Amino acid sequence: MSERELRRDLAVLPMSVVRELTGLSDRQVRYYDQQGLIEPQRGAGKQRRFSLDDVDRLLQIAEYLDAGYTVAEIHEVDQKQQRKHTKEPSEESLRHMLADELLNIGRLNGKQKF
DNA sequence: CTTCTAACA
DNA sequence: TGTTAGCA
Repeated sequence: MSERELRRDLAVLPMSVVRELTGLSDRQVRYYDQQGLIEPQRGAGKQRRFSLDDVDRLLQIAEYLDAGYTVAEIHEVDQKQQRKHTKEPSEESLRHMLADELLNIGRLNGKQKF
């Protein structure tokens, strides 16, 4: 009885599932991939294989986008996060904490887009 | 039939 | 972004 943990990092989801899970069009998902916001795994025939983490990430991206952020700005907050994230193993809730934290960064950065 | 890339009425 | 064309 081992490994009953859900591997959120395993990329096994096809575009069709991600499309329904995120509500995004495959066009958008591919575009975000092209912009380097996500790095899905590739399967036979170059077909993208997403993990649950990728889905979370996509939801995250969509949230920032309709909050008014540009792709470039999302990349910026990613970098600012990397530096704080360099240590400390991440927990489950850490992911959600990051969301609020990043939103605050944008607010303190003079972006009253909310 | 599903996904992929590239291109544009 | 949608959508369509032409391949895997």
